[in-house]
Amino acid sequence: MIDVRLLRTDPDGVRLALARRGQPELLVQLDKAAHLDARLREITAERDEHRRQVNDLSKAVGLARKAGDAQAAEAAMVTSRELGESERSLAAESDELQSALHDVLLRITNMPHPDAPDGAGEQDNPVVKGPINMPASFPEHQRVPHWETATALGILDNERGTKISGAMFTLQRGLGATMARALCQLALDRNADAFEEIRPPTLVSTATLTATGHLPKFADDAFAIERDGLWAIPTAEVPLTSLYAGEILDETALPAQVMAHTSCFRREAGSAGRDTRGMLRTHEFDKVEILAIAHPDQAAAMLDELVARCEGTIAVLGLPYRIIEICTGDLGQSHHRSFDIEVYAPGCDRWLEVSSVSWFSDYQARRADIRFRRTGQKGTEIAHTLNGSALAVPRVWAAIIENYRQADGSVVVPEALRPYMRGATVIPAT
RNA sequence: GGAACGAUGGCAGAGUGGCCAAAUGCAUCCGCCUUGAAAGCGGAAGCCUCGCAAGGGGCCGGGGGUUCAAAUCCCUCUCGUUCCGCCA
Repeated sequence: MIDVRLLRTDPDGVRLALARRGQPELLVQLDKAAHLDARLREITAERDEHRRQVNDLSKAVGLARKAGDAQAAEAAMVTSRELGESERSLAAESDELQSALHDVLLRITNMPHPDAPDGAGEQDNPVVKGPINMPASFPEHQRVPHWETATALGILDNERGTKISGAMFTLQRGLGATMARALCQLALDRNADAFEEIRPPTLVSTATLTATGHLPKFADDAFAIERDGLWAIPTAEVPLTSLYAGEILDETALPAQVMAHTSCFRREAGSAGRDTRGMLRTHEFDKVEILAIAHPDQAAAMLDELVARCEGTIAVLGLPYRIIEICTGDLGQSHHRSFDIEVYAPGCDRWLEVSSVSWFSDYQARRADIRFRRTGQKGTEIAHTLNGSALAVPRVWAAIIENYRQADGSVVVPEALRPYMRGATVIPAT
């Protein structure tokens, strides 16, 4: 959520920042929020004044009773009762305004970082680094899509995955399954120096899914377990962000750095029929997420660190990659600034988004109510959150199959994964 | 799933209708004392919100109700503990 107080004190600044996203509807909502807020404050002040009078009168009743003045007590009670009526109706109005304002605010996007590049959409995202590890040309035997190679090698069995769960569910087997797990193990090990490993729940409450910004707007994208009021997480960002929800952290505890390997579940409601082959878009996949809850002053440097860490893992796997920055028109709802790492897959002849690293400023932390206290100072401030995919299995897995394919159809296991592959150095052609 | 009991400040723990933002202890911070520290003594200190300020309002797990007045009474939900049941 954006800060209502900022909307109050610097409406033009907020307006200008949000305008960069190029969504006129946003500005309409912003005006709506400003109006609701102004009205809310009026009503609340009035209600508080009524309450003050009721409080005073109630005290007077008690004192009069004690003094044995039944008449004065009765008189105060009568006045107070009348005031109580109007107080109740003001309170009802105030509650309504409050929830209306909250609903509007929950749907207003975060403000882009001043340095985020302007742009209308995906096509305007600038490449900020790379391509790296990109050969001048790819031999013919690498121009085979991973689903063909992997199915032939017996390490991908989507026919059976689909039989079990339906379209867009995949099934890896043998060395394919081992490699999926090896990728996660690699990512965890590479970040264990600075990130505490967490094994969070993957089914979460509505409040938890709201904190990251996935609800209420994107309910259709999440799997819901309606009977129990739970949601399947689309990313470990969701439970990890809420790890300290509702808590006030000591400044010295920041940055809090955590990571988790979890399954991620996505309905992909808007993309039915797209990327249905292979591993490019699936309802369930494994991912290692790294996340930081940071002091605002630490956030910019933390963003760089997260990008470097995510990049490092892709680099050590020897894959061709580049880094793009997300422009204002393509920035997700909660995002303040984002970078994507893309890997080139020669078989599909596509750049695949394999990692997204983002800074959310205080947007998520305000929803989750994660605060910190400066040492020796009174009061609290909202923390900042940042996170990145240290490794998302399917597309990296796919890119390895395509980039490491040999002329005989086998796939060489990247050096970095071998310690986790029970000695396998190659996935042999049968 | 059934039953009982519970949820109060950083922690522990009083408080059963008004004088309660809330005793007390521990922890914290600031003084004094001390070469320094401990002990001792004195003092400070919750969070949110409106306001330039003075000051006001709210918060005792969440929500609702009774009352002039609710931490305190009633309803409800959530969570916790214990016992039973089930179970990897």
